[in-house]
Amino acid sequence: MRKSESNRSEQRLERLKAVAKEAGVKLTHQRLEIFRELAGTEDHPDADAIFRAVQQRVPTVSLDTVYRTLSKLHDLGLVTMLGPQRDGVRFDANLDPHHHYVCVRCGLVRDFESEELNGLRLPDALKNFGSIVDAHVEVRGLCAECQKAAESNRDSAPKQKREPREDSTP
Amino acid sequence: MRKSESNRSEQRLERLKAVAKEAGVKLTHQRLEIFRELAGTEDHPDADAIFRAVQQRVPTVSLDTVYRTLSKLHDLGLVTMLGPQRDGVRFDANLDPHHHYVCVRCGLVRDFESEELNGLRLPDALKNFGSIVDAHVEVRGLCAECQKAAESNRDSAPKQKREPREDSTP
DNA sequence: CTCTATGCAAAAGCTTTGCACGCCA
DNA sequence: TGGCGTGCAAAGCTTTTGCATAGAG
Repeated sequence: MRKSESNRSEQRLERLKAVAKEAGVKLTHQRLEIFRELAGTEDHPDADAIFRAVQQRVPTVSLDTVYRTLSKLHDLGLVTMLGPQRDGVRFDANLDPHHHYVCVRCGLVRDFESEELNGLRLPDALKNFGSIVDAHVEVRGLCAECQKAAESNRDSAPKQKREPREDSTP
Repeated sequence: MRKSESNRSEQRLERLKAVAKEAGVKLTHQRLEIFRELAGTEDHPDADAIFRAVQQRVPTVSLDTVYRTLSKLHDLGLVTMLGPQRDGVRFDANLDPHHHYVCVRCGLVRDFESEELNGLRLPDALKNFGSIVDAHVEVRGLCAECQKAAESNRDSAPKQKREPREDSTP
């Protein structure tokens, strides 16, 4: 349960190479190191942490290359970003147990409830990490609106800011 | 399942008042409106969205008051922030199904796996929101290190930036 | 050799902070 | 009235972008 750790990194690197070739994306030294850093850690570093780590091996690397690379890797579907994180931090005044549906395209977040999910049993091993305050399910997908948008604009709006939805009075 | 919507807002407002009084926090017009906005919406707005909404009713409100209020509400345990969001966006190169343990204090994120959780059944109603790409569990708690820190410094470091953990070579 | 990716630097956002005034308790 | 909360403005960060150069394919 421990020895396959480095193998995973290898596999991920192989996959990176395959996907990059497929997409006609160049695999530079920097990109390799940035991805290697991410693929080899158990943490979930942010851009700056990756930057500092990679910098030790590639002193000339720049922070904006890290950003651009991570963005590219994300576009290629090789890395994910944690949380809804469309723009700024999002707030929730709902203190009752509930779960989230998040649109990966526009960042829409919707609550949903489920007795079944509220009561899910967590692995005992979690205790090793620390105490548990709360657990909820995060479902990701393409919201109905974005599905429609994706059908018509096959590519024109892959990333937009947010839909403020000032008025929701149809 | 629909008519209690506005009641919920009411309940939350009541709770706000109770907690605020308990904590000796003043309930200003601005704070009321900011909280009301958050308590009354199904979205999970960010600070700016709340600002724009509140601004329509309280034209003199300022964005920094919104930030300060949200921060205070969070300290009072009346609102939560979505995602790990300690500092910047965090990345993940693990594409296999997995789940996250997040420390609410230091922002540490750890993967864990669970066949049981991988296979959880989601409510059909989710389909109404849109397509489903992936679902995972987010467990929040206090990590072991932060528990220790909290024991000694009963209050000295309620919020720190992150633990870069430059070297993890024990 | 061509065209993408990089580095630098500056800009653009988001969030926080210092200070003097205003307002709730 | 006293002291917390607000508004304003400016600073601090994170993230993005323009441009000339360097390097992968």
